[in-house]
Amino acid sequence: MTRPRMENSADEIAASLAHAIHEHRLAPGSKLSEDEVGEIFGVSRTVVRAALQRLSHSRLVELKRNHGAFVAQPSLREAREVFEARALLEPRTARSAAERITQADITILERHIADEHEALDKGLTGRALYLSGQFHVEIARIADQATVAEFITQLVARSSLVIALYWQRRAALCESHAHHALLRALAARDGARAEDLMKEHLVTLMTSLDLRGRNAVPTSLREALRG
Amino acid sequence: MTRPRMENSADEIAASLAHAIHEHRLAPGSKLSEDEVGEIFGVSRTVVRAALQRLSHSRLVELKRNHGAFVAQPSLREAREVFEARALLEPRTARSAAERITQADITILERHIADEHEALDKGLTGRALYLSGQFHVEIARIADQATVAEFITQLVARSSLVIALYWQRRAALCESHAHHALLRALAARDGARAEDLMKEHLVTLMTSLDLRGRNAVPTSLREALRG
DNA sequence: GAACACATGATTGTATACAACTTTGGATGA
DNA sequence: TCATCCAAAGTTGTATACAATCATGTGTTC
Repeated sequence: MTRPRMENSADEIAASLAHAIHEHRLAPGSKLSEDEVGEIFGVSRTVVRAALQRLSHSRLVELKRNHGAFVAQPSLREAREVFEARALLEPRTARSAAERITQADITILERHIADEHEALDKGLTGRALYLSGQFHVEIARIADQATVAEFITQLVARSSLVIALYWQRRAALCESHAHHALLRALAARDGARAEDLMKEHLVTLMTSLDLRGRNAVPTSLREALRG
Repeated sequence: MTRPRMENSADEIAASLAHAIHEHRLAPGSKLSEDEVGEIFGVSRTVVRAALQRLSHSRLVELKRNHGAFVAQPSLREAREVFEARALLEPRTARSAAERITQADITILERHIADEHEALDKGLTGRALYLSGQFHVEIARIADQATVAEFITQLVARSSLVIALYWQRRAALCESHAHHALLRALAARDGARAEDLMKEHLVTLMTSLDLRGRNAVPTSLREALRG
């Protein structure tokens, strides 16, 4: 590898992997070999391990002792919990965002929605999914609550894994409508409405998943025969 | 070092450090030298680094590049945010806990309160503070929401740092009363009341801090003269 | 005496070497 | 044929060595 001496700290590698997971380029259950990742990024296992540990703490990666790192496969229960946690955090955060939003923020959110549409038109569903998540993160940022924003960032990324495992066809359409409506409420500084819309949006998202029972396709063959 | 071959993985070291921070045996700003920590636990820097990175992700430790790890010193803003995040998560979690609590859980919580009193009587304020935090974590556990419980665990630990920095004398008394009242509501399976009490309790906690302005004592002398 | 430059020491950042563990495949025996 | 055991390969866990970086103190210069 003769990359032009990139600043490849553990953070950047973690971010790169997280992005790939978020965009569904890395499927749940995928093995992340330390050697392999290290070779790709041109660093030693030391740095890769740091990155993987970080991702493990965000629950995007599962570390199995003496077995290595794998892209996480949230259980049904965890899937539900992730959305329940979002339901606790995001509606009130949307309300706060409505009270603080600036014109610049509105422009950014409009841009997000436009990019999302564009990605969908081009068939880049992974990218569209990522942007759709970033819309939520952006709202948390606007609310100016860094601590909560961090939690939401993590939950959104985990939601991407949940979607990869428990997505139930169709939808994806209502998505952008919901985001549009949210943006309108935010732009109008209507906190109460933004809160309600966010609550509703999350419920819609959750019901578009199939979190009832046994029908997720396990990506790891071996794992499949153990459960 | 000739310790009896402890199983000192990074997790245990991280937990040990976190516990010390939580009990105020390690003050905010304390330097955590890799060599020193490694010698204490009888492991190499490799393992210590992993532990410190984990704590850094939980915001209990701040990693300054090329300068090392320090026990975190939450800013005023972060201090407020931590309690605001708790206000979003804990009241509803307490309500859930009330709906699911079992007799065994009640016994555990009673025990917690008793231990807390005992620690206070013995003047072990650090331990009392830790137990007081664990009371909240225990409620999250009872609510059976592992994901939210994790967030609350982290926030409670960070609250301990906030208290170390911004504590405003007195109080500590109302604490246990609030916990008593909460326990009664939980035991009575009165979710609405548990939610209200938790909300009130968090507000009380927050107002017992001084989160208005410049009067926290920086523990690192050098840091003090830089701000 | 003050300011700057540089050498020195200490600490972290990264790579590599080796140890420990798990899996896999084949050889052995019943 | 089947089960068991053992050896080999591959991967992770940990320790150590070396490079890079920053802080400190000294010496030179003005």
